[in-house]
Amino acid sequence: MTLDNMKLDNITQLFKALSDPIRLRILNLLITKDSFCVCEIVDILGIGQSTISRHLAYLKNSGLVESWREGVWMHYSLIKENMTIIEMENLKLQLEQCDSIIEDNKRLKKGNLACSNE
Amino acid sequence: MTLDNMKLDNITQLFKALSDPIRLRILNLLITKDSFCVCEIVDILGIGQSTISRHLAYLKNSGLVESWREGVWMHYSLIKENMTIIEMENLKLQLEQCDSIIEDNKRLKKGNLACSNE
DNA sequence: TCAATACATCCGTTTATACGTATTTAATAG
DNA sequence: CTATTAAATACGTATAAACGGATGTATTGA
Repeated sequence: MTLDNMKLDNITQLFKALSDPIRLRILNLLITKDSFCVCEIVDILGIGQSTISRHLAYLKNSGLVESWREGVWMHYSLIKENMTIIEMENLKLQLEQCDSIIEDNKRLKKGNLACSNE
Repeated sequence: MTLDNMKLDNITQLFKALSDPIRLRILNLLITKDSFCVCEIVDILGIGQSTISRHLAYLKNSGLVESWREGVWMHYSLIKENMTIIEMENLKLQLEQCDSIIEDNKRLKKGNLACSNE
């Protein structure tokens, strides 16, 4: 990565961050509600904790989300200012048509999560 | 890739297609002018023909561009309807600030290409 | 101080993408 | 038909990302 292309590499990185189905499912959650802790995302997506944690780290390194600690829980939320390249409303609509995301949204509404932070 | 997630995989694939600096430079050209043939892109970007050809095939498989033959030349152009998730105007603005893309646009304006189709 | 919960990270492995060089295929001009 | 130019693809290789399971670190509450 040459210094000249810092900027181009940043844009590239934004798209890389969005080019994974699990990260898109996480994004869908963060579009719907202001913030989530890791264990909530683990429960809703039904995917292993280390996997979710790694994807969240990836999103954070790419500048798409920020996080803060609240007791034992790490909360994650979107940084919308860094996503001006994306038509969020259209993305949301497209995501909502995907089977796995429909399921996620159902589990989100029900809210009977196994983790203590709900 | 399960059938259920066809749609999510398509969205993922769109972003994958955008997550490479060379493909973004190609995209920048196709935003600026209606269509390009392969040899023009090769000349403007100064990158090997096989590399460009492979990236164009990738963009095509991802549904971002279409192509047609005109004599010896293959022309490529954007399929804008498939990019409604992207804020094209903002993407354009961001791309135009990148050093390598500034250079591309200079060579595009000059227009003194080596290939016979200019 | 010790146990429990939440989260991050390491390890080994697998898969996807990238590249350059060389070759193959397609169309045209002579 | 043959040579030439344009473009696609095959091959070998290098790097980046993905995963699950195990381990390490932080915070809280008993």
